[in-house]
Amino acid sequence: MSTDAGAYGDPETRTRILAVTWELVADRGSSLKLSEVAERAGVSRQAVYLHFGDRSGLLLALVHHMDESLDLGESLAHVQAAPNGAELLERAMRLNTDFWNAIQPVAQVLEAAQHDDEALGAAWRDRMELRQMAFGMMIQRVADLRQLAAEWTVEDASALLYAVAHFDTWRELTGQLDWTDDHYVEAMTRLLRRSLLAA
Amino acid sequence: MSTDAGAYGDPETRTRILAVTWELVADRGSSLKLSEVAERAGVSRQAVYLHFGDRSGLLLALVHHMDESLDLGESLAHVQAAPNGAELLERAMRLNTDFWNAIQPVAQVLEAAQHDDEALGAAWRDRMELRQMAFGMMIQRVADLRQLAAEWTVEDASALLYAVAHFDTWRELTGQLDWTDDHYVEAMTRLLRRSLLAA
DNA sequence: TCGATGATTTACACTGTGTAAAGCAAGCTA
DNA sequence: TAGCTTGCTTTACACAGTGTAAATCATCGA
Repeated sequence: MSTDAGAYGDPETRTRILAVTWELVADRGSSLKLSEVAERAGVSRQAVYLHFGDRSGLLLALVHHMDESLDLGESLAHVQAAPNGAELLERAMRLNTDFWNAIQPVAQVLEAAQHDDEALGAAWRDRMELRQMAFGMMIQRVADLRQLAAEWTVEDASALLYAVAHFDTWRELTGQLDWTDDHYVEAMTRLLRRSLLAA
Repeated sequence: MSTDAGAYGDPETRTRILAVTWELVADRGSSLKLSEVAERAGVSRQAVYLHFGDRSGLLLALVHHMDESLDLGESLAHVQAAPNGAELLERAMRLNTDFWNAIQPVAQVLEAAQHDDEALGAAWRDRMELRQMAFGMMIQRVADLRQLAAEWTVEDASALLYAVAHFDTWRELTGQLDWTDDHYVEAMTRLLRRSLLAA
């Protein structure tokens, strides 16, 4: 960590640096060099340091930047508005695959840096806790609809849903095994529906 | 990559370096320094380079070293010998949690390095393919027992089982949410049993 | 015209990786 | 016992990438 976000400099320059960083993270991964960022953004390397303090400050700002452009509220509401458990689970998995698709490169870098960089680790865990809460609310909704199978507590079902929808699982299926988004949604929904919902 | 494994030097020294590397990976993660490895092993930094070529050669050797000490054949046979699908899934999840427990620190480092380091990435993917095959054989066994639910193909069920049993999911549940191994085995087994097995 | 701001240029310190070369101790072999 | 090989040490250095510092410059508003 270092300078507080947004404190210094021309907002446009700042945004431009972040945009370039996003691009570079997307294809170079965590091995991006600050000199490269600066070059592609058309500023000096030192400008980057002035804006973001250090490497991890830059990545951190990128995470915040993405948060804003994502705006999950609406999508979550749509999931919660599902008329029944099965539909809710399907919408949840659809949102999940869209989410991971959107942030994939950053997720990769953050998962990797999580244990080496305290600030980045905290930022990542923070967002994951939001995810947990979101999935918790979904399961609560299923329970309210009286469709959660008797075998499950809300806590266990929430945690499991959260964990099973996590990045690795999604990446192995869609990235490594070449499943399409639809295939992912369909299979995951089937898995969860049979398990979590009352017959 | 660099020198071929096992080509150079005193095997005892080699083993000692690997043992120390394992320790360091376990508590420093991927931020281990070769100088630290050398110091703790009681050899010069250059000895490490002579034995393993470079950083990624050392990590690679560590992976091979662990393979030997793990010997999964017997455990896999025990899973396959389960009398029915439910028991098989439980044994699979038990083995899974034991496996991740055993290699957790290395898994962390390799998952992180996977996309930055070609050699390490290949080594990791190689092992993950073995996992895939193992889970594939398990599902095939369930199918042979006529206990795979009609909704599932062997391929889809295998892939999903593999993906759902992956590292992230396990780590989130046991590491972040503080589930015990037993809790993990129980909940995952319940999830999979209800989904994959015929009623 | 003054002064603040945003950024540039240049320079340098530091860390960690990787390479190169000379030397040294022990053991085998002729 | 001389000579060679092997395994390692010591020293030295090149290089990349991060991070810091200071002087300078251009622009813009008061």
